[in-house]
Amino acid sequence: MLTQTHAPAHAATPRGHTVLHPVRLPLTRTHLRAVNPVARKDNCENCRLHAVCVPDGLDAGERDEFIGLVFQHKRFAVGERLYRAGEAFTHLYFVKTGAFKSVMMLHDGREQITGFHLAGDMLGIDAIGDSAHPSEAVAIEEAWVCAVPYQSLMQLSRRAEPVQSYVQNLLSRELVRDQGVMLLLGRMQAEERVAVFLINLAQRFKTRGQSPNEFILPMVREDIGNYLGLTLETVSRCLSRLKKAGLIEVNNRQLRILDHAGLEQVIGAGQNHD
Amino acid sequence: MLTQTHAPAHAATPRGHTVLHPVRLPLTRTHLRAVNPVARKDNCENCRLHAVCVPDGLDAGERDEFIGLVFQHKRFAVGERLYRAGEAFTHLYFVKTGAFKSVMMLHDGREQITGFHLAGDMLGIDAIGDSAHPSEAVAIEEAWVCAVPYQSLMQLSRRAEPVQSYVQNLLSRELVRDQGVMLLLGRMQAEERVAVFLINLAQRFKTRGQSPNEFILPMVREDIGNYLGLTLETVSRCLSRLKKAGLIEVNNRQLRILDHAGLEQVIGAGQNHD
DNA sequence: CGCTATCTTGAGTAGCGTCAAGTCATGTGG
DNA sequence: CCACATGACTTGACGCTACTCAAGATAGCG
Repeated sequence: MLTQTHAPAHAATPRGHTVLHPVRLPLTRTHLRAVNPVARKDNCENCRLHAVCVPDGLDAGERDEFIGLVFQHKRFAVGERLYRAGEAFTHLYFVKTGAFKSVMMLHDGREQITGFHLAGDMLGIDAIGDSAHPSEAVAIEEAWVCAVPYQSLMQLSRRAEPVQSYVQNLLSRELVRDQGVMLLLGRMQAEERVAVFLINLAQRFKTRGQSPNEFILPMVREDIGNYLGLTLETVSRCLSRLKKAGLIEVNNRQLRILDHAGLEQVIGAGQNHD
Repeated sequence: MLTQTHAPAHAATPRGHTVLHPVRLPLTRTHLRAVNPVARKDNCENCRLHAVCVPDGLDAGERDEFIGLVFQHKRFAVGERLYRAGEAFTHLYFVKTGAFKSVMMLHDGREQITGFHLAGDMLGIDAIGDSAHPSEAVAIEEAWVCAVPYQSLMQLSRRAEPVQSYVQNLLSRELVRDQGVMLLLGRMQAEERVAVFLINLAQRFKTRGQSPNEFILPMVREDIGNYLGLTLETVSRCLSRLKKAGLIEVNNRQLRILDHAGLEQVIGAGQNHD
């Protein structure tokens, strides 16, 4: 299982990003700090993600109310946890920068990564039903998050219909996503799974305004394998095969998609078509 | 506002591939029929599932309002579909008797069963996010369902907090369940998957007031296999092995759990404990 | 009573996991 | 600045689990 202790604090941003605070840890978790309302509002309005995080269709007052709920942000080093399994549920979280993985754990130590969360994604919604987090969220890149107190959000959603459907839709879409993963895990072969993974990742980068055809994989091979129900070796072999087939270029974390259509044709090539 | 649930009325083979299920058709779909309010109320109050379907914590008026939303019920024969993938989303459904499976389909014909729905379970929540059903729901036993118009439910949930958290919790718990299946599909071996499946099924029968240790499997081996990411042969072999080990008795659909603790120990026996 | 769907069991095989060795990139300490 | 340590990745050899194909048993239903 993953050692929970210090991620090597040198902020392992694989890309050449300048690391702002190469803080050496003991990683004490400070609490999320509220900032004053004006600063809050500024932070959301100026945040390039506000179109993603803030619900559409609110009038000015409601919008301010929503933004007023958002607690400003906290930094997480690679390997740090936003919450742990079993922890009480109080807030929903937005990833502002960086990336997390959600991990579900079995008592015998086995772990399954159930999702990766990039900038703009929400975290913690699976905890609503039992008021406790069933999984844990681990930063896989240096990350900053914002937090929204769930109870307040629910109160607001009773007054503002857009907030209500916003939350419902988030939950429901996550359901559909998970069902897609079930399809992948249950019915697809290794190479297909990797292809689907790359295509999805590309799509997500695209909606974030980044290049869909050239990006840095935010996670290590082992995490990809875990997510896809494979070993890291199999992931590596599949990537090599896709490379040899001329569909992608890959060098460690650096990935380029050369033939998007070809990648999509990998899905369903030579399968047990029920 | 009710009778507009038009289903594409014939059970055509979606994209040309053969129908696997023993459907003796023609399965004409009649529409959901409303009954008068009094009858509606009677139907929920007298329904032995009302503790399951009707949210707790409502005052008398709200409770009547909720029940007033419930459209009375429609019968489905084995193989009939409650909704199809792509169909517009208008209602949530409760299984009153019988059972359904949710099936996610891939363009190439592969299918993944993402869940089984027994009496008291809700169906259709994965359609909220996109106002269309991403999966289809097929009756695996003769079944009766009730329907709740989603928009009306949302309106009510803005006035009645218990309804709001009721829906949120349903969605969130379903997320957790799906993540558990991802864990199963990604990290467990065949025999473990079958054991988990039986234990879960037993638990669900128990909460329904039925015997957890002796029941009839509502689905065929192929469906179990599909759900668990296995072939029907592998499911059969696993059941035989569990039988030989003295943990269960099994005769076709008839199943008896002889050693519940032993079944639980199958999970995690000799695994790649990361 | 016979048809068909369902289930069981066996034999052979393939895909992926396991184990192992080796390369490469990055960071560290001398 | 260099030697070294470490983590990430790749590639190969081998083995096992679960899939495929096949045959036969059983049960349900008209």
